[in-house]
Amino acid sequence: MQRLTIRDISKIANVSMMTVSRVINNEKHVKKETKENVLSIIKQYGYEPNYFAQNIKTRKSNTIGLIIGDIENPFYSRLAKGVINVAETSNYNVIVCNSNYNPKLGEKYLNMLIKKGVDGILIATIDVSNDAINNLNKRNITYVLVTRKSEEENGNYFIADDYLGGRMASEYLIKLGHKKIFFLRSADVLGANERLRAFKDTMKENNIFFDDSYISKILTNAEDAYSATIEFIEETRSKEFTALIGGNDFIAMGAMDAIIDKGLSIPKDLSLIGYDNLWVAKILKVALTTIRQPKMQFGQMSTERLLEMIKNPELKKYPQKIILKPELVIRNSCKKIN
Amino acid sequence: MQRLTIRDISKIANVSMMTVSRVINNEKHVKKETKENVLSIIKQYGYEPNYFAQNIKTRKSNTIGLIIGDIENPFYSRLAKGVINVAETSNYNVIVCNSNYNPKLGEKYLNMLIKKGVDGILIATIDVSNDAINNLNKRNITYVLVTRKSEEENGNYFIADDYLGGRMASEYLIKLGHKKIFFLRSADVLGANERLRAFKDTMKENNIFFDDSYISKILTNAEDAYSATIEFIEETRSKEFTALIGGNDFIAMGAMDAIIDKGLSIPKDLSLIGYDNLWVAKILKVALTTIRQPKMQFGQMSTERLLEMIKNPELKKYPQKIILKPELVIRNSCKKIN
DNA sequence: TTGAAAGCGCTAACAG
DNA sequence: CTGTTAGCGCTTTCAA
Repeated sequence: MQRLTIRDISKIANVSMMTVSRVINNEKHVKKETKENVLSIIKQYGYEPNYFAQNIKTRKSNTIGLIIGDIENPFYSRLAKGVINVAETSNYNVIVCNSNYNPKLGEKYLNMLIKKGVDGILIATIDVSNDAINNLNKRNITYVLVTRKSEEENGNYFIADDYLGGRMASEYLIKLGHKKIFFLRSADVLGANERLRAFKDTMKENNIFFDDSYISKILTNAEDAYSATIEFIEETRSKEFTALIGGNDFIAMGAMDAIIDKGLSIPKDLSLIGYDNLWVAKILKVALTTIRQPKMQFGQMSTERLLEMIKNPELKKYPQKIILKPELVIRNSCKKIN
Repeated sequence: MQRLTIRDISKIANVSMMTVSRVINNEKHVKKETKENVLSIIKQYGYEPNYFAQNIKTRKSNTIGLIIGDIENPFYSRLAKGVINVAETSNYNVIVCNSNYNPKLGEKYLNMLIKKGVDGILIATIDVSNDAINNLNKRNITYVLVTRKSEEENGNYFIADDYLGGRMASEYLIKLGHKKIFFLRSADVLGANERLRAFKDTMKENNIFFDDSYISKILTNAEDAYSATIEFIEETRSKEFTALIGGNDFIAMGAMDAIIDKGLSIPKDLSLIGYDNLWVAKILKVALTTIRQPKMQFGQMSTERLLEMIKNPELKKYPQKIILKPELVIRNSCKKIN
């Protein structure tokens, strides 16, 4: 019960292997009847060309790899959707790798992808070291970074302007009259630090006093943020502060739950702003004002670029370093004071 | 600047190709020093074996395909996470395909996966016809269905008992004293009809009157459900009914927003129950009572089964048809009446 | 422990 | 339009 080969089909059809090959690859220069006959035999016998033998020379897999932190995080799942959809229109498939925020796993996946001979790799997590990325350059492997930068001169990346986003959030609150603003720090991607830096700069520029006590410790997830906010309220600091900035929407979600559970109300007692604009932001207990990140675009643009580079390796000489703009999305979680 | 081949390495190392091959594949019967020498040369020259040439005989890709409806839907992203994680522990990669609820795309993906020679396929959407699945059997392609059934005698599938889940939801409301219950019908997977059937049966068994006017038209998504519920309220039917069943959590989310936007309150004016227990259910404006589906388990168990079948094709003779149990998750969206 | 030879299934290149 | 020949890069087989 051996699998059929092109040789078997050629014998059955009484033509050469080449003719069958031409039919398979839909090349011209095959007489119509010959083609039809071969096709019918292929169908009848359920012959399927050996993908590996086909590609032994070209090394083309028509597959790309995507490394993300967690497919269940709406940020990544939206980005992944953009990747998968664009890839599909070019008849590419996507191997999705979940680092689970674990650098060891991130690099294991990177190596798996390289071994599998994918045509290109999209890296959307920091769980792949800069060394590993340098190595990609040395080995001339096509890749694009999304949501993170590289120090490599000739690396391509797509990031958002997190500093600007951080300013937008801070300025918005200040414009609403807030002066005592607490920053719930996220352990996010690189962007996290930029958002914090923007907060500090904006406060300074507006001559509003702040110090380290205005900034939380690093919060990993919504649960973390929940407990931190509970503490914040129990220490009666909520009477002192009028607004909270969440380093990302998950942090803000945790904070929101804590605030409400403690019997306070948003935005009456406390204003709250997030970052990312996950789709859930608008269905929370209080529709969350937040900073939009172009998640779908991240996926689409980086994939388009990757596919271009695969098609034309010359493009590697002209790396694109794209910085997308964030956007303030005003909902109901912040109020004007005084 | 041609890529290095095993032949190049063998020349550099002054050994035969076979020795290099043995080293690559970590076989024994290679002298320690020889092995180390070859390994160092491989590293130095950055040689990577041609994946396609390696597998031309075995046809083993160590890759599986997963076809889902929409990676952005938390139901599927949790399932996908289970798949990806289990696959990883067996050093398998996962090609994730998004049918976007489009049967044409679903079948296109199926064909792409077959062409790529993946070792197995997981189908978690109805956007792949039964014919296409029959064909999989004929061609002896390893696959497992998740979240959907097949008519095939020897097909493997993992589904949940949606009829039971439907009963759980209905009985819970009835136990709380509700008699006028409106069913918001989802256009979901096959399960949708089972949930509705269970609703009808439960009503009948409890001698509670109902007719078709107790059942909405088919609702595709949260927006759909939102408008339907707005209409429902504007027709003042909300005064007549005391509870709503959402065919899934998205439907319930749309309904919840509509109810609140119309100035009514949950569960005071109207009780609401969902289905799926997406992670967002607990952070909605009112924490949603719902029926839990074992999403992660779906992904994990089906992948484990698929990998077993790949390892041991004999198992195809003993198809597993597994039905997982749903679970009632009580939160704050339903109240006792009378 | 190592190597030579003979393919794996397919396609490029060159006839005809 | 069709076929022959000679590999692609690697592994299996057998021999040393």
